[in-house]
Amino acid sequence: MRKRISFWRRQARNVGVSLVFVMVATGLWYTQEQGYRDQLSWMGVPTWETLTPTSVHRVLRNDGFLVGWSDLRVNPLWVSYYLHAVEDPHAGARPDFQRDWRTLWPITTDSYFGSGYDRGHLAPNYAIAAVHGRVAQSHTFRMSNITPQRPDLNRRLWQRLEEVVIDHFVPRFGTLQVIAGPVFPERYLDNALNRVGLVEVPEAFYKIIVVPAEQPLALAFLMPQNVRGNEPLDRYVVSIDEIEMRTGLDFFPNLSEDMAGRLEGQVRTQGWELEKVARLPSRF
DNA sequence: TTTAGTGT
Repeated sequence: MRKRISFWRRQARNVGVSLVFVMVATGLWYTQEQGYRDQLSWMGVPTWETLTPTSVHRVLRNDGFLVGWSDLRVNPLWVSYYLHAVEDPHAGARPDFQRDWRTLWPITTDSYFGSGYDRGHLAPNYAIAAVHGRVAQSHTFRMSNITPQRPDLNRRLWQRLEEVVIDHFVPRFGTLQVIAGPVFPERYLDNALNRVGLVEVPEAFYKIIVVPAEQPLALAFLMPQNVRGNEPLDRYVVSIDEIEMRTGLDFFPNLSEDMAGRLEGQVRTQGWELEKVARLPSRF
């Protein structure tokens, strides 16, 4: 009898030791993961305003950028990255698109074949490559960073915006935080079957650009799928609040109430010299 | 220098 009691005590102690070990390991992992996330986002990673199936997501970490992945939409709901000025910006050759096994869903590199949609980058190839290097560049070609875009948007209007960000805004401000992602129709069921393979087709895309300073500046764009491509960029400027309403996401959650009101509630284009870049011609 | 599909 005595032996049995000591046996169970020993077991209990072993379980206790294991639990402590797991908790410490989890704590260390969590701390490290938070550190990575803080390096790739300003004022906290985007989160959901309310816990709904369409806004819930999990965070995938890449070299140079984070992805908020939705298993319901089978889409990145947001990507977050910093860009800073570099001496001699250049990018290597375009790598091949790659499957990302972390998505679980089988999205292959030819899932978009014959769909009429482009494999549109959210975290852009050129800017990420120029600022964060070759490995980060290859990660932008993971299918978890890709979403269906109409060719005239992807290759023209959206490309012009990406070009203005890296060629004009980054040199002017030094460092930028960028968040970009898709926008879907208000009612999930209206669009649930509108998919390229398994990937739901967005109706529009947003890009939020922040100068992370003591007195931060913010500029946000919302661009629909159906554009010609030569429209002036400033036609699509919106407030961050509007993007939050359309996406159900909460951007910069660590921002003070006061600062959030000023940064997100209104459109302020002063300081960006948009008029100089809004009508630059399309490269493609 | 910056976007891609195509059809294999």
